Amino acid sequence: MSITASPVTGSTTREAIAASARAMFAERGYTATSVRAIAAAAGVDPALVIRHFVSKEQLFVAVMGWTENPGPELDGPLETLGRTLVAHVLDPARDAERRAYATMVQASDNDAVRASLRDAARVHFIDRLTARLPGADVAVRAELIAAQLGGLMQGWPTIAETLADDADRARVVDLYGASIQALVDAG
Amino acid sequence: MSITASPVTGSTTREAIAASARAMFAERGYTATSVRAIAAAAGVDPALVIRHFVSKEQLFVAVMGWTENPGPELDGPLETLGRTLVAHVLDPARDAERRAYATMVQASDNDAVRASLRDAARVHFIDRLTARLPGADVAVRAELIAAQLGGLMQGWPTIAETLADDADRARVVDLYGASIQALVDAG
DNA sequence: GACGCTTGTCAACAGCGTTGACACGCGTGG
DNA sequence: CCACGCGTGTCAACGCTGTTGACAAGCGTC
Repeated sequence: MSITASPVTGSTTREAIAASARAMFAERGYTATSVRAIAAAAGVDPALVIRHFVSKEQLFVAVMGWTENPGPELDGPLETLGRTLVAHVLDPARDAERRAYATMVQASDNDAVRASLRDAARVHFIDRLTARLPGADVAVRAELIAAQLGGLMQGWPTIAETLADDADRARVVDLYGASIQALVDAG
Repeated sequence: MSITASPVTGSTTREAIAASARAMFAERGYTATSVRAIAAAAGVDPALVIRHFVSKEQLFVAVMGWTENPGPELDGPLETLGRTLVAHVLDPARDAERRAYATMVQASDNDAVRASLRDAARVHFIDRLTARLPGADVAVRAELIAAQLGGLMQGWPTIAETLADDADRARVVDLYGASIQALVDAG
């Protein structure tokens, strides 16, 4: 009997490397995480990391890239879409995803990372939202909504500092949600 | 006779270093710009760069940090503030500043850079906007508006790609301006 | 004239991402 | 059965990075 039914492709060590990489990138960011540190955490030679994934940057996009499930929040009723999206993004359970996004934006210093980030945003969010929006200029409006949500994810740690309690968080959902809703309804 | 009447503090070489650094950081980003390259462009020893500014990261914040003038756009009439802010941010003449902001956000991988960015945003924008907003929750609303503008600056290069002409750009100013205006009026 | 301070030079450090040459184990074709 | 090739892993080294310490030169001050 085989201990691990290996997935489509992938040795155990490859997954070990991916796991340490994911953890360290998320915690310390791209530049502060060294290939050697990832290798050490996975109990592996640094060269092996490069052999499996081709470069540090490709390892990063492979490991941080948009794992997200279909994202049902895009399918809610149009009249409350703004609010729904903001609530989704600020959901405390989604802390890790927000941090991953911020990490990717920061690493978008790097061309390959930036391209991957943009593609993922398009495929998983902007294109689908474009299809749902009513009225005119749907592509532009979808892009603008994405920019607003990006700004919120990026700025959230700072914003959260100025909030006193959960009521304030709810207030943010109302305010920002209404603002985005203006773009949903603008067609 | 002295060729250069030196400002408050600063040798000529220090300014030469700052100038090359500013240019190279703006063009290639933080990580892709090496201290040695800055030194070479300024015709100077790499060690001298570190001697003048204490580290690469301090050189970066010294040189990229918010040079902006008072910013009269914050003093316009409240009823059209959203539109004014967006038009200001998207002004083609402000291309360099937008890129500088994006570069700083990307470099905010680095703790010192992130702190400097946040402080600058507070002092130059958020605090002043807070003072101008009417109604309730002014601090939070100012922070949210800052997040929206940040998202716009960050996403603009991508958004611009999907625009056909200047009329589309004007449409963006209308749409995004109205969305921000919703936050201005939400008090 | 000796002191100290700034300004600049040079070689070296440890760490980085990445590469090339080499060793092992294992399934397959001659 | 054995040789081959291939995936996996190891090791030392490359050129680059930011930063440091020891040292020299110029210059105003006591």
